Amino acid sequence: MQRQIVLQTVLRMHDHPTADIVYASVAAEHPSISKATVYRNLNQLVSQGEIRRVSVPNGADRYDFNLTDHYHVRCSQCGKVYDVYMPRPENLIDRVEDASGVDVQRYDILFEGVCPACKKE
Amino acid sequence: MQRQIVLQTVLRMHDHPTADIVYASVAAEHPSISKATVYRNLNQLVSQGEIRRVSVPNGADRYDFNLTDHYHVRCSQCGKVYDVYMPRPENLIDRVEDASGVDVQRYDILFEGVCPACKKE
DNA sequence: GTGGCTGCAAAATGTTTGCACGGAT
DNA sequence: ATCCGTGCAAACATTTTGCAGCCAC
Repeated sequence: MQRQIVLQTVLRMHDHPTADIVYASVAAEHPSISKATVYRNLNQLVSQGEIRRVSVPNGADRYDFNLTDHYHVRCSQCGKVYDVYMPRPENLIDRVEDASGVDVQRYDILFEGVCPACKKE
Repeated sequence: MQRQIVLQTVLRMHDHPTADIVYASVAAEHPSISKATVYRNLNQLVSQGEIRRVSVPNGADRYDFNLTDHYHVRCSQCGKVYDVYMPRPENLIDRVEDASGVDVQRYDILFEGVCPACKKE
């Protein structure tokens, strides 16, 4: 089953790869796999909660093996996505529910800035 | 200049329209305008800070006439995007900078849940 | 005539889908 | 025989781009 191959590949890649990058990595060892299969399996793995999807504006979705509670920052220069480990802002969901009347199920924050590597240049 | 037409249209639409919807509205009065022009002008207006772009996962970008500080919630049932007026979480940027080493320039939060209208059903 | 804005069509990007096949039950 | 997962190519959705024409200076 290709799903396990895709899953193991994502679990090994710790740099928020896009579907395309996952595909390239999978294809390196299993050249006959098709990109559609990678997409289909990534979608399934996300639905089953085995991996996480990270959407970034103006770019392909990224996939994250790391299911623990964390946020993401994208470097506006190099495009890399880094993890941010930080406690959840307090009462955030409650405040949004009070302000909007919406029953909030989830939320995502994407930070954007210049990463240390790019600052040096 | 078509830019003014696009701008005025966005300023009148208070429901976070997509480029396509803006185009439809513009085209209703100016049938000869092309979709590329709408896209080009939306991009320019965003760069100049006259309107705001709201990216949503799995969907076309939306445009917001409202430049004041606020967040967005998308209803997971009907897809509508609502405004959330709420003070910024305190020290959020500082905490992210401390945790990640990235110089944070901006961030966006997209909440997702069930809106009052959809809750009734 | 130079530069900027436009329409149009084509390209580019990222992702999903229809379909036929092939293996396991 | 049936069902599910797959490869392939085509379709799809959104956005950008190349190019020729036009208008204003």
